[in-house]
Amino acid sequence: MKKVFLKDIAEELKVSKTAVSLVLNNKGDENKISQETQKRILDYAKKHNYVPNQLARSLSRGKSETIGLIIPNISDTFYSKIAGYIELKLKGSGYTVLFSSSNEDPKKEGELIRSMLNRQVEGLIIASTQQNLKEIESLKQDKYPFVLIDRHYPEIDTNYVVVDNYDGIKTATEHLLRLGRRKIGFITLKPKLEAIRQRLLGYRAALEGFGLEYNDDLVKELDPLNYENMIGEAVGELLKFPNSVDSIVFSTHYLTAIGLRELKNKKIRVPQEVAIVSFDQLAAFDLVDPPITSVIQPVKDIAEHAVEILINEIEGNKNPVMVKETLGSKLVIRKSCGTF
Amino acid sequence: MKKVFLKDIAEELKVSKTAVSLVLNNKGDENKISQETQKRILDYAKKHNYVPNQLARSLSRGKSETIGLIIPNISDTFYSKIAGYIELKLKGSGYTVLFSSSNEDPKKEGELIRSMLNRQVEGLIIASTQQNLKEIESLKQDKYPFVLIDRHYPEIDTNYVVVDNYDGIKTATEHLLRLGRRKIGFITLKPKLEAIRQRLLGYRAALEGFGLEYNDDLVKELDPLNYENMIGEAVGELLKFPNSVDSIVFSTHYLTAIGLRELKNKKIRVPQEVAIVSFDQLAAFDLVDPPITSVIQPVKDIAEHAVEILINEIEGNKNPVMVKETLGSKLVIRKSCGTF
DNA sequence: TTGAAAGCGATACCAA
DNA sequence: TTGGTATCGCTTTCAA
Repeated sequence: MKKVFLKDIAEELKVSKTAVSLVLNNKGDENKISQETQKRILDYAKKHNYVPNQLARSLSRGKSETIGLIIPNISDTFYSKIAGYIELKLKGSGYTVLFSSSNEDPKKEGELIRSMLNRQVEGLIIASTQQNLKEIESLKQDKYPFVLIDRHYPEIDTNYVVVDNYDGIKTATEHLLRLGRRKIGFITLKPKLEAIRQRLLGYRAALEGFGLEYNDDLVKELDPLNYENMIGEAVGELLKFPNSVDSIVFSTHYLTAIGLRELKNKKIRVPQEVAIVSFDQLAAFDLVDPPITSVIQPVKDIAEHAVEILINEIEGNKNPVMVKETLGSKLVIRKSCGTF
Repeated sequence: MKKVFLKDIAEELKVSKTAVSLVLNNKGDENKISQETQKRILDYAKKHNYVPNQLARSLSRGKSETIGLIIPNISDTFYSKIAGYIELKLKGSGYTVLFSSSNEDPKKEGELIRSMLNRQVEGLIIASTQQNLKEIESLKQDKYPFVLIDRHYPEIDTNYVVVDNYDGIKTATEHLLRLGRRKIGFITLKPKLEAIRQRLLGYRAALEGFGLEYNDDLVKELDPLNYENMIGEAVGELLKFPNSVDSIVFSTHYLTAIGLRELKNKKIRVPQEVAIVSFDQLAAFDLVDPPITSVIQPVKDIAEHAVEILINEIEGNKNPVMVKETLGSKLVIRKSCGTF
């Protein structure tokens, strides 16, 4: 079947391109095009399986009906779930998602932003590396619609939907404290990210709330790009810490997974010898031995709110107030911290 | 900073748009444009941060430098990992990925295919619902570049990269048989998918290879959209089966997860009373109690091969032979089947 | 070597 | 109501 264009159907039906375009865009009635002509056009289009060229359409209208999603890594379940919910939420709205992973590389992220702009995406949802202040600021200055998720720039006034990292880790740590643990290690990432910094602060606040002193030796900050090779040493050091720690807070789900693997290798009994608690979780954390007490993120809410805010900004008011949301997380208590 | 267009820079520099376009596309030399003009153009472009409008560019050239990825569900780790590897492989190639999930809905899948074509994607990677024979056939007839992954249509001659489902499950089942299990249940999905059908055949072949009779009562086929509510009953029935099964083969990672949850709820000891083995796995399956013996998929290979085949077809020969790959999987033995 | 002009396919303004 | 035509921003052919 040969491809048919707007022009073809206009010529064939001996009407103008305008008429065809109008009718096909459901603007036939409001432009008072005769019912008969409309029918002829619609029928012909359907019969010949006409589909408009989106590129031409977008170029002409200055709208691409596409929104861009930039995340650190699509294969991280946290982000893939967010992507899934974003898609779901967008379903039926006519928008398509263009996505890309930055792999935590600020330079790449910058390129992605520009590349997406070139492609005329109408808005952006970004889980930023938090190291592109300039780019984000210029988006803002251009009044370009975007919303930051998961991570934001506290120094810029933008839309964002994040979770309360501080509070999440604080709650997790307090849980351990309440169960009587006192030598609590913290395995986290090098805090290039504000989000990660917040987690450290939460950990610290919990300790201090219980009158404990913050101790640098208990905190292990791994390189985000090389944590797998560093975890062994980190865990080892915590276990050697004057008489070993009695518990560990892990700052991300993947740190928890490899950390637990490490503990098992070293034949440490969890939670008897060392209790653990995880910020965020993996699908099978409830099945793990022992089931892992975790701070759960409101992934669905993050995705849905972000979409709502973005769409509203794209379609709505030019100069709305920025929407800033810090969602709470939930501590799901399983068995990795022992019981009272 | 105001947006600058090709025209602007041509006017500003008093050269033609052609010259600008040529130079910016690195065709300055081959069109013998004076070095000086080239330099002026390049400098000006850089200084004013010129970026071409991809839409216009694509429309004009008839190329979008975009490839489409259609998968059942981006939040399924299996597919999100594939998406991640596809992205990685495409990095630097200049192509961007447009992705969408079909949610196993053939109708939606059809719409997605058409929508992507409208957007002039240059090629498609599809993990199909396997219920769109027509659409796929017409892609083929139009000589449109595409490659099927994970699931293919045996009746059509297309490019594809899949794993050997039959063999994967057969190996898993044989593992149980070799460990002395004889009453082996199989929890799978309703076989609308060829891939799923293959798994059932693999299960059956293993049994028969050991001289066992295939028994319908041992096979539970759940509805892909409602498996969560059906798993309880399925497991229950297998446990009631004349004196209970001694093991269960799960056809997907998520069935394994919820199945195991069910077994734990019912206080069944795994593997002592019931051994289990999983086709495909979740990130923490090695940490689970007990660590789950699983058939591992070559996700990375699937993604990379698919990209190679596709790019080759897009850029290379018009009428190449179809590339058909059936990759092997690997049985990783952990503890959920017990030992000899 | 450079530039004018004709597309790419659709939208939308303005007359008729 | 309908149709001609300019336009979106860039590429590319063909003359000069």
